Amino acid sequence: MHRPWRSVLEEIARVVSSSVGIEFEKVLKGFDVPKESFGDLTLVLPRAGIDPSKGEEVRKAVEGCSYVAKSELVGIYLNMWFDRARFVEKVFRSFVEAGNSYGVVRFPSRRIVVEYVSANPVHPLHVGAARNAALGQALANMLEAAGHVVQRRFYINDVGRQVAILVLGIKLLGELEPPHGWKPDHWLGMVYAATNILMELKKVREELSQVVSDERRKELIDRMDKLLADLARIREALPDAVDKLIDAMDRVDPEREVVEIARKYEAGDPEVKDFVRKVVELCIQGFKQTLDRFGARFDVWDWESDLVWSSEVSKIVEQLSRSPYRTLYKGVPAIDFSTLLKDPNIREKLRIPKGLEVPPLILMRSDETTLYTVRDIAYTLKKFRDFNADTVINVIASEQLLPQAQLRLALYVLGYRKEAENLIHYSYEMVQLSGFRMSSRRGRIVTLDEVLDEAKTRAYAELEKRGNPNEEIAERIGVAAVKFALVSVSPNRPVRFSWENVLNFERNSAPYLLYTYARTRGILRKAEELGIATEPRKLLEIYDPSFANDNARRWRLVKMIAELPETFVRAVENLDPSMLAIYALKLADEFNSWYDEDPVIRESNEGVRASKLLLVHAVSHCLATTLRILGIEPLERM
RNA sequence: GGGCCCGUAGCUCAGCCAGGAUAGAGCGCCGGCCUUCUAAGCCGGUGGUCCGGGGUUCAAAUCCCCGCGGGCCCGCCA
Repeated sequence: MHRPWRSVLEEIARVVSSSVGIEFEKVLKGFDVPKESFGDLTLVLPRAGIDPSKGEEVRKAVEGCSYVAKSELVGIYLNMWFDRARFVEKVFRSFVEAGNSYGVVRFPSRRIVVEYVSANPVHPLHVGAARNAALGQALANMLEAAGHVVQRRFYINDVGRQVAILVLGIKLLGELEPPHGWKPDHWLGMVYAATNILMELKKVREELSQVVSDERRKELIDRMDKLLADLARIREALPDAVDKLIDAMDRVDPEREVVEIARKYEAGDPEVKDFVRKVVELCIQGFKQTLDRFGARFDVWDWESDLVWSSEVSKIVEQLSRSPYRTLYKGVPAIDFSTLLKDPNIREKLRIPKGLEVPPLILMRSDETTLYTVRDIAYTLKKFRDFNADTVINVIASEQLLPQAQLRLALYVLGYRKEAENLIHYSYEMVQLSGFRMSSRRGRIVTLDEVLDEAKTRAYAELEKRGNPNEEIAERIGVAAVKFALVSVSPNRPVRFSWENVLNFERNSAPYLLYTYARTRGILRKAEELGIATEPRKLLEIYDPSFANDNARRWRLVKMIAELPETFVRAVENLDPSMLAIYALKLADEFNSWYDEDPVIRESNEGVRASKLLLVHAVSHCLATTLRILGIEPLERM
C-alpha cells in the first residue's frame, strides 16, 4: 500500500510518541498542514495531548527524524519543514512502484449493492435524475477502486398509479409507436403529462358544474387556466395526439380506468401485464440511451412488478401482520414504530435522527393493492440476497428520508437486523431550478438529454474556435462538464440548476481538468518525439531528488501527489466523491501555475528534467485516476 | 406544529464531521501575459458583520443551545 504522506507522518508520530509518552494515535491526530510560511507540517501540541511546556523536548526528538530538516516551536505549534529531497524520493518511489494503482487504497473487501437512478418510467430523465446518476456512478466507481465488489442496480417502478396513467393515455391514443423523430421516453413523457392534465381538468370541470362558493370557483378557474396553458404547450409539440386524447377522454371514466389498470397489473392479468410491460419497456429503452451516454451503467434491472407477482411482497405483508407492532391505522393494517423508537440504541443503530417521528407504515390499501415502501422491503431483501451483499446503498434524494427510515425499521421488525443496519440511504439534495418548479406531471421538466445536447453544442463551438471541431470530443467534453458540475458539490447541498453553472467550461470545471490532463499528456508526447526517455522506471534511475529544494511550485506539487491516497481514503470513508473532485481542481490549479513558469522539456539538466517528467507523470496519473472515479474518461488531446 | 438539509466575497462554491496561527478558490469587475511543452491557461488587483444572538474552550466559520431566512418531507403517491 503506497501512502507516502501517511508513512512520513507515522514515522514522525512514532518519534514524538516515544519521546513524551503519548499514544501514537493521539499524536497523529495532532498533525495539521499549516500555511506554507509555517512549514510543511505542524504539530498542534494541545491537540496531541502534549503540554506546550514540553515543546522543546518534542522539537529535539522530531529533529532526529530523517524526514524533518528543520523545526521551530511557535507557541503551541511545532512547525516542521521536510527534507525535500528525501520526501521527493519517497513520493516518486511510491508512485513508480504502485504504477497504475497509485492513489487508490484498498479496503477490506465488502460486497456492496448500489441502487441508483431508478426514475419513474413515465417521462424522460431530468436534471434531478442526472445528479443521482452522477453521484451513483462516482460512488460505485470509488467503492470499486477501494477494493469492494460492487453491483449496480436500477429499480423499475412499474407498479402504481403513475404508470397506470401513462398506460391509459397510450391506450386511448391507440398506438405504441413514437412519431418519427421522437425519442420514446420523450414522447411517453408528453403523453403522460397530457393524460394527467386532462384527468385533472375533468375533475375540475366536474367540481365546477356543482354549486360551489365564489371563492372556490375562482380558485378552480385559476387552476384550469394553468392546466390549459400546460396542455397548450404539449399540444404545440404533439397536436394530433393531444386532440385525440381530448376526444377520447370524454368517452371514459379515467379515474376508474387507472385504478382498474393498476389493480389488474398487480393481479397479473395477462393482457394488461403484456401491455403495461410494453409501454414501460419503451420508456426504459429511452432511459438506456441517455444513461449510456451519461456513463451510468447497471448490472441488473429489477422490475418492481416481479416482486408483486412472485408473492414476495405478500409474504412481507403477512409477516409484518403477525408482528407485535401491528396496529390499525385509519382502518387499514399498519406497523407502529413508536415504541421501538423510544429505544435510543435502536435509533442509533438504524441511523434515525433523534427527534424524528416516524409515522406508521401502512401495509396495504383498503382495496388490497400494495404500497411502495412495503414493496421496497421485499426489494431490499432481494438486493441483499441476490448478491449476498454486506451493504446496500440506495442513492435517493433527501425527500425520501422518512420512507427510507421506515424501510430500515420494518426490516428490523422482521428480524433482519443486519440488513437494517447495513442499508444506507445515500441522500442528496435535489436540483432546483431558479425560475420555475419542475413538474413531470405537467410536462415541465428540463431533460438530461437537452442538457447534454446543449453541453455538446457549446463544447463543439469551443473546439471550432480552436480550429479542430470534432463531434466525438465535443460529446465527451460536454457530458463530462455536466457530470462534474453535478458531482463536485457536496451531496447535501442543493444544486441550483443554471446553464451557466452546469455548462461552465472555465476553471472549476471538467473541461478545465480535461484540458490540464491533455497538457500533461502533451508534454510527455512531445518529449518522446524528441527522443527523451519518459518511462517512469527509467526516469527514476537518473532523476534528481533535490529538484524541488528551491522551487515552491515543484515542492507543492510533490506534496499534492503524496496527498491523493489520503484524500481517497477520506472520500471513501465519507462516501463523498466530491472530495476527489475538489482535490483534482487544486492539483490542476497548481500544475497550471507551474506549467507556465517552469518548462519541462527545455530543462537542460538531465536529472532535473527527469524529475520534472516524473512529476508530470504523477500529476497526469492523479488527474486521470480522480477523473475516472468521477466517471470521466480523460482525453489525450483537446 | 415536528423533522432533515442548507446559509461563508455581488454570484457559484471549498473549508465544518476529527476546533488551532492574518478565512480560500472560481465567475464577475479592473490591469497585464501567446516567435518558447495546448491562452478551456498564467500573473496581479478588486471584493468577507463566515445569517444573528448566546454558550463551551487557552482557542469557534468549525462543537452546543436559541432565533432568523431558504429548500424538502410529515399521503390508503412514488
